[in-house]
Amino acid sequence: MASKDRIQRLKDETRCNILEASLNIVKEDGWQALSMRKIADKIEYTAPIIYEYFANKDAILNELTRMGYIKLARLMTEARDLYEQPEQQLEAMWISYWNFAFAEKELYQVMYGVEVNCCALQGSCPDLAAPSDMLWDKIAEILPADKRSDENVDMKYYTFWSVVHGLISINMTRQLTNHDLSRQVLKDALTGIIASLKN
Amino acid sequence: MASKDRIQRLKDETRCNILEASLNIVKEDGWQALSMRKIADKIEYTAPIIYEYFANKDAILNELTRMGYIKLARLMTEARDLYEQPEQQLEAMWISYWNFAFAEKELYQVMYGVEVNCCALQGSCPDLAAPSDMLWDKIAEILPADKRSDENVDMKYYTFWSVVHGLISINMTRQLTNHDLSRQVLKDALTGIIASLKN
DNA sequence: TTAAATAATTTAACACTGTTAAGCAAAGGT
DNA sequence: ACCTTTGCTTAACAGTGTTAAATTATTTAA
Repeated sequence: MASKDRIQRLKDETRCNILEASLNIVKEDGWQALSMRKIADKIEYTAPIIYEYFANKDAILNELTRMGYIKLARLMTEARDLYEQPEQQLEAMWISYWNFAFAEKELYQVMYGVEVNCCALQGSCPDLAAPSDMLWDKIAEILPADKRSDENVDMKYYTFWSVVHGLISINMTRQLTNHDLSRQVLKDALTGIIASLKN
Repeated sequence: MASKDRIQRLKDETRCNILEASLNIVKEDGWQALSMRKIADKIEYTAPIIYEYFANKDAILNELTRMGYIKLARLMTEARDLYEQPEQQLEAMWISYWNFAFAEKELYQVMYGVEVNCCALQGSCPDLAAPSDMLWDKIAEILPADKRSDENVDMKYYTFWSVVHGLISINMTRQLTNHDLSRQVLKDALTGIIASLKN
Protein backbone atom coordinates (compact mmCIF):
# COMPACT_ATOMS: atom_id res chain seq x y z
CA MET A 1 0.00 0.00 0.00
CA ALA A 2 2.95 2.30 0.57
CA SER A 3 3.81 1.87 -3.09
CA LYS A 4 0.55 3.68 -3.90
CA ASP A 5 1.88 6.66 -2.02
CA ARG A 6 5.18 6.50 -3.82
CA ILE A 7 3.41 6.39 -7.18
CA GLN A 8 1.15 9.27 -6.17
CA ARG A 9 4.21 11.26 -5.16
CA LEU A 10 5.82 10.60 -8.54
CA LYS A 11 2.63 11.70 -10.30
CA ASP A 12 2.51 14.89 -8.27
CA GLU A 13 6.11 15.50 -9.14
CA THR A 14 5.48 15.04 -12.85
CA ARG A 15 2.53 17.41 -12.68
CA CYS A 16 4.78 19.94 -11.03
CA ASN A 17 7.48 19.32 -13.61
CA ILE A 18 5.04 20.06 -16.41
CA LEU A 19 4.20 23.46 -14.90
CA GLU A 20 7.84 24.21 -14.22
CA ALA A 21 8.90 23.21 -17.73
CA SER A 22 6.12 25.33 -19.23
CA LEU A 23 7.18 28.42 -17.32
CA ASN A 24 10.80 27.87 -18.29
CA ILE A 25 9.94 27.63 -21.98
CA VAL A 26 7.90 30.82 -21.74
CA LYS A 27 10.67 32.63 -19.89
CA GLU A 28 13.16 31.58 -22.54
CA ASP A 29 11.16 32.15 -25.71
CA GLY A 30 7.80 33.70 -24.82
CA TRP A 31 4.23 32.42 -24.69
CA GLN A 32 4.13 31.96 -28.43
CA ALA A 33 6.83 29.28 -28.15
CA LEU A 34 4.96 27.14 -25.63
CA SER A 35 3.83 23.87 -27.19
CA MET A 36 2.80 20.49 -25.80
CA ARG A 37 5.64 18.76 -27.61
CA LYS A 38 8.24 21.15 -26.23
CA ILE A 39 6.93 20.63 -22.72
CA ALA A 40 7.10 16.87 -23.26
CA ASP A 41 10.70 17.19 -24.45
CA LYS A 42 11.69 19.06 -21.30
CA ILE A 43 10.18 16.50 -18.95
CA GLU A 44 11.52 13.66 -21.13
CA TYR A 45 8.18 12.21 -22.12
CA THR A 46 6.05 12.34 -25.23
CA ALA A 47 3.21 14.80 -25.67
CA PRO A 48 0.15 12.62 -24.93
CA ILE A 49 1.41 11.97 -21.39
CA ILE A 50 0.63 15.57 -20.50
CA TYR A 51 -3.06 14.85 -21.02
CA GLU A 52 -2.91 12.45 -18.07
CA TYR A 53 -2.24 15.47 -15.88
CA PHE A 54 -4.06 18.31 -17.64
CA ALA A 55 -7.22 18.21 -19.73
CA ASN A 56 -5.64 20.42 -22.38
CA LYS A 57 -3.19 23.26 -22.93
CA ASP A 58 -5.61 25.81 -21.51
CA ALA A 59 -5.72 23.90 -18.22
CA ILE A 60 -1.95 24.40 -17.92
CA LEU A 61 -2.34 28.13 -18.54
CA ASN A 62 -5.11 28.28 -15.93
CA GLU A 63 -2.97 26.55 -13.36
CA LEU A 64 -0.08 28.93 -14.02
CA THR A 65 -2.52 31.80 -13.68
CA ARG A 66 -3.63 30.45 -10.30
CA MET A 67 -0.01 30.10 -9.18
CA GLY A 68 0.52 33.72 -10.21
CA TYR A 69 -2.35 34.96 -8.08
CA ILE A 70 -1.14 32.98 -5.08
CA LYS A 71 2.36 34.39 -5.38
CA LEU A 72 1.03 37.93 -5.88
CA ALA A 73 -1.13 37.64 -2.76
CA ARG A 74 1.88 36.47 -0.74
CA LEU A 75 4.07 39.34 -1.92
CA MET A 76 1.35 41.89 -1.26
CA THR A 77 0.79 40.53 2.23
CA GLU A 78 4.50 40.77 2.99
CA ALA A 79 4.67 44.33 1.65
CA ARG A 80 1.62 45.39 3.66
CA ASP A 81 2.99 43.96 6.90
CA LEU A 82 6.05 46.17 6.73
CA TYR A 83 3.92 49.16 7.66
CA GLU A 84 1.40 50.22 10.27
CA GLN A 85 -0.49 53.10 8.73
CA PRO A 86 -3.23 52.07 6.26
CA GLU A 87 -2.16 54.66 3.69
CA GLN A 88 1.40 53.36 3.68
CA GLN A 89 0.12 49.80 3.57
CA LEU A 90 -2.08 50.52 0.56
CA GLU A 91 0.74 52.20 -1.32
CA ALA A 92 3.11 49.34 -0.45
CA MET A 93 0.60 46.83 -1.80
CA TRP A 94 0.26 48.60 -5.12
CA ILE A 95 4.01 48.98 -5.46
CA SER A 96 4.34 45.30 -4.66
CA TYR A 97 1.79 44.62 -7.43
CA TRP A 98 3.90 46.71 -9.79
CA ASN A 99 7.11 44.93 -8.82
CA PHE A 100 5.47 41.53 -9.25
CA ALA A 101 4.43 42.45 -12.78
CA PHE A 102 8.04 42.91 -13.84
CA ALA A 103 9.66 40.28 -11.63
CA GLU A 104 7.18 37.66 -12.91
CA LYS A 105 6.48 39.20 -16.28
CA GLU A 106 5.30 35.97 -17.88
CA LEU A 107 2.86 35.19 -15.09
CA TYR A 108 1.48 38.73 -15.21
CA GLN A 109 0.96 38.40 -18.95
CA VAL A 110 -1.16 35.29 -18.66
CA MET A 111 -2.99 36.60 -15.58
CA TYR A 112 -4.06 39.87 -17.15
CA GLY A 113 -3.97 39.23 -20.89
CA VAL A 114 -1.10 41.45 -21.93
CA GLU A 115 0.03 40.38 -25.36
CA VAL A 116 3.68 40.57 -26.16
CA ASN A 117 3.94 40.21 -29.89
CA CYS A 118 1.63 43.08 -30.68
CA CYS A 119 2.77 46.47 -31.81
CA ALA A 120 6.14 45.27 -33.06
CA LEU A 121 6.07 48.25 -35.39
CA GLN A 122 7.82 51.04 -33.51
CA GLY A 123 7.62 54.58 -34.81
CA SER A 124 7.76 53.12 -38.29
CA CYS A 125 5.13 55.43 -39.71
CA PRO A 126 3.68 58.81 -38.70
CA ASP A 127 0.13 57.44 -38.65
CA LEU A 128 0.90 55.63 -35.41
CA ALA A 129 2.12 58.77 -33.72
CA ALA A 130 -0.76 61.01 -34.75
CA PRO A 131 -3.18 60.26 -31.89
CA SER A 132 -0.56 60.51 -29.17
CA ASP A 133 0.84 63.72 -30.70
CA MET A 134 -2.61 65.32 -30.64
CA LEU A 135 -3.05 64.52 -26.97
CA TRP A 136 0.50 65.53 -26.08
CA ASP A 137 0.18 68.90 -27.76
CA LYS A 138 -3.14 69.66 -26.08
CA ILE A 139 -1.71 68.81 -22.66
CA ALA A 140 1.23 71.15 -23.33
CA GLU A 141 -1.23 73.88 -24.32
CA ILE A 142 -3.15 73.59 -21.04
CA LEU A 143 -0.16 73.32 -18.71
CA PRO A 144 0.96 76.68 -17.26
CA ALA A 145 3.99 78.02 -19.10
CA ASP A 146 6.34 77.54 -16.15
CA LYS A 147 5.53 73.82 -16.02
CA ARG A 148 5.50 73.15 -19.74
CA SER A 149 8.66 71.05 -19.82
CA ASP A 150 8.78 67.94 -22.00
CA GLU A 151 9.09 65.77 -18.94
CA ASN A 152 6.06 67.28 -17.26
CA VAL A 153 3.95 66.87 -20.38
CA ASP A 154 5.17 63.28 -20.66
CA MET A 155 4.19 62.59 -17.06
CA LYS A 156 0.69 63.90 -17.53
CA TYR A 157 0.29 62.24 -20.89
CA TYR A 158 1.21 58.82 -19.51
CA THR A 159 -0.97 59.36 -16.46
CA PHE A 160 -3.95 59.96 -18.73
CA TRP A 161 -3.06 57.11 -21.02
CA SER A 162 -2.47 54.64 -18.21
CA VAL A 163 -5.79 55.15 -16.56
CA VAL A 164 -7.76 55.13 -19.82
CA HIS A 165 -5.96 52.16 -21.37
CA GLY A 166 -5.95 50.30 -18.07
CA LEU A 167 -9.67 50.75 -17.70
CA ILE A 168 -10.28 49.63 -21.27
CA SER A 169 -8.08 46.54 -20.81
CA ILE A 170 -9.81 45.58 -17.58
CA ASN A 171 -13.12 45.90 -19.36
CA MET A 172 -12.10 43.93 -22.42
CA THR A 173 -10.63 41.06 -20.46
CA ARG A 174 -13.91 40.98 -18.53
CA GLN A 175 -12.28 41.64 -15.19
CA LEU A 176 -14.71 44.50 -14.83
CA THR A 177 -18.11 43.95 -16.38
CA ASN A 178 -20.00 46.93 -15.04
CA HIS A 179 -19.70 49.33 -17.94
CA ASP A 180 -21.51 52.16 -16.16
CA LEU A 181 -19.10 52.01 -13.26
CA SER A 182 -16.25 52.10 -15.76
CA ARG A 183 -17.57 55.24 -17.39
CA GLN A 184 -17.93 56.87 -14.01
CA VAL A 185 -14.36 55.98 -13.08
CA LEU A 186 -13.25 57.34 -16.44
CA LYS A 187 -15.10 60.64 -16.02
CA ASP A 188 -13.80 61.13 -12.49
CA ALA A 189 -10.22 60.32 -13.43
CA LEU A 190 -10.26 62.61 -16.47
CA THR A 191 -11.67 65.61 -14.60
CA GLY A 192 -9.23 64.91 -11.77
CA ILE A 193 -6.16 64.86 -13.98
CA ILE A 194 -7.34 67.84 -16.03
CA ALA A 195 -7.80 69.81 -12.82
CA SER A 196 -4.28 68.82 -11.75
CA LEU A 197 -2.87 70.33 -14.95
CA LYS A 198 -3.75 73.88 -13.91
CA ASN A 199 -1.95 74.43 -10.64
CA MET B 1 -1.64 51.08 -71.51
CA ALA B 2 -5.02 51.79 -69.89
CA SER B 3 -5.33 48.08 -69.21
CA LYS B 4 -2.34 48.45 -66.87
CA ASP B 5 -4.40 50.87 -64.84
CA ARG B 6 -7.36 48.53 -64.79
CA ILE B 7 -5.16 45.69 -63.57
CA GLN B 8 -3.60 47.92 -60.93
CA ARG B 9 -7.06 48.90 -59.76
CA LEU B 10 -8.05 45.23 -59.46
CA LYS B 11 -4.91 44.52 -57.44
CA ASP B 12 -5.63 47.38 -55.11
CA GLU B 13 -9.14 46.10 -54.68
CA THR B 14 -7.93 42.60 -53.82
CA ARG B 15 -5.51 44.01 -51.29
CA CYS B 16 -8.37 45.90 -49.74
CA ASN B 17 -10.56 42.81 -49.82
CA ILE B 18 -7.92 40.87 -47.89
CA LEU B 19 -7.91 43.44 -45.12
CA GLU B 20 -11.69 43.65 -45.10
CA ALA B 21 -12.07 39.87 -45.02
CA SER B 22 -9.54 39.62 -42.19
CA LEU B 23 -11.37 42.14 -40.06
CA ASN B 24 -14.68 40.39 -40.72
CA ILE B 25 -13.31 37.03 -39.63
CA VAL B 26 -11.92 38.59 -36.45
CA LYS B 27 -15.20 40.37 -35.72
CA GLU B 28 -17.07 37.10 -36.15
CA ASP B 29 -14.79 34.67 -34.32
CA GLY B 30 -11.92 36.59 -32.73
CA TRP B 31 -8.23 37.01 -33.53
CA GLN B 32 -7.56 33.38 -32.73
CA ALA B 33 -9.73 32.33 -35.65
CA LEU B 34 -7.86 34.39 -38.25
CA SER B 35 -5.96 32.17 -40.67
CA MET B 36 -4.55 32.62 -44.15
CA ARG B 37 -6.78 29.89 -45.55
CA LYS B 38 -9.93 31.44 -44.08
CA ILE B 39 -9.01 34.80 -45.56
CA ALA B 40 -8.44 33.12 -48.91
CA ASP B 41 -11.83 31.42 -48.68
CA LYS B 42 -13.56 34.75 -48.09
CA ILE B 43 -11.95 36.46 -51.06
CA GLU B 44 -12.46 33.33 -53.17
CA TYR B 45 -8.81 32.60 -53.80
CA THR B 46 -6.33 30.11 -52.39
CA ALA B 47 -3.95 30.97 -49.58
CA PRO B 48 -0.68 31.56 -51.47
CA ILE B 49 -2.26 34.44 -53.38
CA ILE B 50 -2.27 36.52 -50.21
CA TYR B 51 1.53 36.48 -50.25
CA GLU B 52 1.40 38.49 -53.47
CA TYR B 53 -0.08 41.33 -51.45
CA PHE B 54 1.42 40.86 -47.98
CA ALA B 55 4.80 39.44 -46.99
CA ASN B 56 3.22 37.35 -44.23
CA LYS B 57 0.39 37.26 -41.73
CA ASP B 58 2.10 39.81 -39.49
CA ALA B 59 2.11 42.30 -42.33
CA ILE B 60 -1.68 42.05 -42.45
CA LEU B 61 -1.89 42.68 -38.70
CA ASN B 62 0.44 45.65 -39.07
CA GLU B 63 -1.69 47.15 -41.82
CA LEU B 64 -4.86 46.71 -39.74
CA THR B 65 -3.02 48.36 -36.86
CA ARG B 66 -2.16 51.29 -39.10
CA MET B 67 -5.77 51.57 -40.25
CA GLY B 68 -6.80 51.61 -36.61
CA TYR B 69 -4.49 54.51 -35.77
CA ILE B 70 -5.72 56.49 -38.77
CA LYS B 71 -9.35 55.99 -37.80
CA LEU B 72 -8.61 56.85 -34.17
CA ALA B 73 -6.87 60.07 -35.19
CA ARG B 74 -9.86 61.04 -37.33
CA LEU B 75 -12.36 60.42 -34.54
CA MET B 76 -10.25 62.32 -32.03
CA THR B 77 -9.93 65.26 -34.39
CA GLU B 78 -13.69 65.36 -34.89
CA ALA B 79 -14.31 65.17 -31.14
CA ARG B 80 -11.81 67.93 -30.42
CA ASP B 81 -13.29 70.27 -33.01
CA LEU B 82 -16.68 70.23 -31.26
CA TYR B 83 -15.23 72.42 -28.50
CA GLU B 84 -13.30 75.63 -28.06
CA GLN B 85 -11.77 75.42 -24.61
CA PRO B 86 -8.58 73.31 -24.43
CA GLU B 87 -9.75 71.48 -21.29
CA GLN B 88 -12.98 70.42 -22.95
CA GLN B 89 -11.09 69.47 -26.07
CA LEU B 90 -8.68 67.28 -24.13
CA GLU B 91 -11.48 65.51 -22.31
CA ALA B 92 -13.39 65.01 -25.56
CA MET B 93 -10.33 63.45 -27.16
CA TRP B 94 -9.87 60.93 -24.35
CA ILE B 95 -13.55 60.05 -24.35
CA SER B 96 -13.33 59.64 -28.09
CA TYR B 97 -10.35 57.30 -27.50
CA TRP B 98 -12.47 55.34 -25.03
CA ASN B 99 -15.39 55.11 -27.44
CA PHE B 100 -13.14 53.98 -30.26
CA ALA B 101 -11.82 51.14 -28.10
CA PHE B 102 -15.29 49.64 -27.77
CA ALA B 103 -16.68 50.61 -31.16
CA GLU B 104 -13.63 49.07 -32.86
CA LYS B 105 -12.77 46.50 -30.22
CA GLU B 106 -10.83 44.23 -32.57
CA LEU B 107 -8.68 47.07 -33.91
CA TYR B 108 -7.96 48.29 -30.39
CA GLN B 109 -6.89 44.79 -29.40
CA VAL B 110 -4.31 44.51 -32.13
CA MET B 111 -3.16 48.11 -31.69
CA TYR B 112 -2.49 47.83 -27.98
CA GLY B 113 -1.98 44.11 -27.35
CA VAL B 114 -5.06 43.31 -25.29
CA GLU B 115 -5.53 39.57 -25.30
CA VAL B 116 -9.05 38.26 -25.33
CA ASN B 117 -8.78 34.59 -24.48
CA CYS B 118 -6.91 35.12 -21.26
CA CYS B 119 -8.44 34.89 -17.84
CA ALA B 120 -11.39 32.79 -18.96
CA LEU B 121 -11.56 31.51 -15.42
CA GLN B 122 -13.98 33.83 -13.62
CA GLY B 123 -14.32 33.67 -9.86
CA SER B 124 -13.73 29.98 -10.15
CA CYS B 125 -11.38 29.82 -7.18
CA PRO B 126 -10.72 32.06 -4.16
CA ASP B 127 -7.02 32.34 -4.99
CA LEU B 128 -7.86 34.67 -7.86
CA ALA B 129 -9.85 36.99 -5.64
CA ALA B 130 -7.31 37.25 -2.83
CA PRO B 131 -5.18 40.13 -4.16
CA SER B 132 -8.14 42.28 -5.17
CA ASP B 133 -9.87 41.58 -1.86
CA MET B 134 -6.83 42.74 0.07
CA LEU B 135 -6.72 46.01 -1.82
CA TRP B 136 -10.47 46.52 -1.65
CA ASP B 137 -10.54 46.03 2.12
CA LYS B 138 -7.67 48.43 2.70
CA ILE B 139 -9.34 51.11 0.59
CA ALA B 140 -12.53 50.66 2.60
CA GLU B 141 -10.52 51.03 5.78
CA ILE B 142 -9.02 54.33 4.69
CA LEU B 143 -12.18 55.90 3.28
CA PRO B 144 -14.05 58.08 5.80
CA ALA B 145 -17.02 56.24 7.28
CA ASP B 146 -19.60 58.42 5.53
CA LYS B 147 -18.14 57.54 2.13
CA ARG B 148 -17.52 53.88 2.74
CA SER B 149 -20.21 52.57 0.38
CA ASP B 150 -19.49 49.56 -1.81
CA GLU B 151 -19.80 51.71 -4.89
CA ASN B 152 -17.33 54.29 -3.63
CA VAL B 153 -14.80 51.63 -2.71
CA ASP B 154 -15.29 50.04 -6.13
CA MET B 155 -14.68 53.37 -7.82
CA LYS B 156 -11.44 53.98 -6.00
CA TYR B 157 -10.31 50.40 -6.39
CA TYR B 158 -10.75 50.48 -10.15
CA THR B 159 -9.12 53.89 -10.38
CA PHE B 160 -6.05 52.48 -8.68
CA TRP B 161 -6.08 49.30 -10.70
CA SER B 162 -6.59 51.07 -14.02
CA VAL B 163 -3.66 53.38 -13.65
CA VAL B 164 -1.31 50.66 -12.33
CA HIS B 165 -2.32 47.99 -14.83
CA GLY B 166 -2.44 50.49 -17.67
CA LEU B 167 1.08 51.66 -16.88
CA ILE B 168 2.32 48.09 -16.67
CA SER B 169 0.70 47.18 -19.99
CA ILE B 170 2.12 50.21 -21.74
CA ASN B 171 5.54 49.25 -20.41
CA MET B 172 5.29 45.59 -21.37
CA THR B 173 4.12 46.30 -24.90
CA ARG B 174 7.08 48.66 -25.19
CA GLN B 175 4.95 51.69 -25.91
CA LEU B 176 6.75 53.35 -23.03
CA THR B 177 10.37 52.32 -22.57
CA ASN B 178 11.48 54.84 -19.98
CA HIS B 179 11.13 52.82 -16.81
CA ASP B 180 12.15 55.69 -14.52
CA LEU B 181 9.45 57.91 -15.95
CA SER B 182 6.99 55.07 -15.41
CA ARG B 183 7.90 54.75 -11.77
CA GLN B 184 7.52 58.49 -11.31
CA VAL B 185 4.08 58.43 -12.92
CA LEU B 186 3.19 55.50 -10.68
CA LYS B 187 4.34 57.24 -7.50
CA ASP B 188 2.53 60.46 -8.38
CA ALA B 189 -0.67 58.68 -9.29
CA LEU B 190 -0.66 56.56 -6.14
CA THR B 191 -0.09 59.47 -3.77
CA GLY B 192 -2.69 61.48 -5.68
CA ILE B 193 -5.39 58.83 -5.40
CA ILE B 194 -4.51 58.02 -1.77
CA ALA B 195 -4.84 61.73 -0.94
CA SER B 196 -8.22 61.79 -2.66
CA LEU B 197 -9.45 59.00 -0.41
CA LYS B 198 -9.38 61.22 2.70
CA ASN B 199 -11.70 64.08 1.89
C1' DT C 1 7.49 -19.20 -11.73
C1' DT C 2 4.41 -18.36 -15.09
C1' DA C 3 0.07 -16.42 -16.93
C1' DA C 4 -3.24 -12.88 -16.94
C1' DA C 5 -4.56 -8.22 -16.05
C1' DT C 6 -3.58 -3.62 -15.53
C1' DA C 7 -1.04 0.48 -15.96
C1' DA C 8 2.36 3.44 -18.32
C1' DT C 9 4.11 5.15 -22.37
C1' DT C 10 4.76 5.66 -27.28
C1' DT C 11 3.57 5.66 -32.16
C1' DA C 12 0.41 7.04 -35.57
C1' DA C 13 -2.95 9.70 -37.07
C1' DC C 14 -6.28 13.80 -37.85
C1' DA C 15 -7.25 18.35 -38.75
C1' DC C 16 -5.41 22.40 -38.41
C1' DT C 17 -1.62 26.39 -38.81
C1' DG C 18 1.97 29.66 -41.77
C1' DT C 19 4.72 29.44 -45.68
C1' DT C 20 7.26 28.04 -49.96
C1' DA C 21 8.18 25.69 -54.45
C1' DA C 22 6.57 23.58 -58.40
C1' DG C 23 3.23 23.15 -61.93
C1' DC C 24 -0.39 24.61 -64.98
C1' DA C 25 -3.31 27.47 -67.72
C1' DA C 26 -4.58 31.68 -69.70
C1' DA C 27 -3.16 36.17 -71.65
C1' DG C 28 0.14 39.23 -74.10
C1' DG C 29 3.64 40.27 -77.27
C1' DT C 30 6.28 39.28 -81.52
C1' DA D 1 2.10 30.24 -84.75
C1' DC D 2 5.29 30.41 -80.95
C1' DC D 3 7.33 32.14 -76.79
C1' DT D 4 7.10 34.60 -72.52
C1' DT D 5 5.00 36.43 -68.84
C1' DT D 6 1.32 36.57 -65.52
C1' DG D 7 -2.19 34.58 -62.37
C1' DC D 8 -3.46 31.04 -59.83
C1' DT D 9 -3.60 26.37 -57.87
C1' DT D 10 -1.86 22.05 -56.13
C1' DA D 11 1.43 19.87 -53.29
C1' DA D 12 4.42 19.89 -49.84
C1' DC D 13 7.07 20.98 -45.30
C1' DA D 14 7.34 21.71 -40.61
C1' DG D 15 4.84 22.88 -37.00
C1' DT D 16 0.43 23.07 -33.79
C1' DG D 17 -3.33 20.65 -30.23
C1' DT D 18 -5.47 16.42 -29.52
C1' DT D 19 -7.17 11.51 -29.75
C1' DA D 20 -7.06 6.40 -30.56
C1' DA D 21 -4.51 2.44 -31.14
C1' DA D 22 -0.54 -0.23 -30.30
C1' DT D 23 3.15 -1.43 -27.47
C1' DT D 24 5.81 -2.01 -23.48
C1' DA D 25 6.33 -2.45 -18.50
C1' DT D 26 4.54 -3.48 -14.10
C1' DT D 27 1.64 -5.57 -10.91
C1' DT D 28 -1.49 -9.24 -9.54
C1' DA D 29 -3.16 -14.20 -9.41
C1' DA D 30 -2.67 -19.00 -9.92
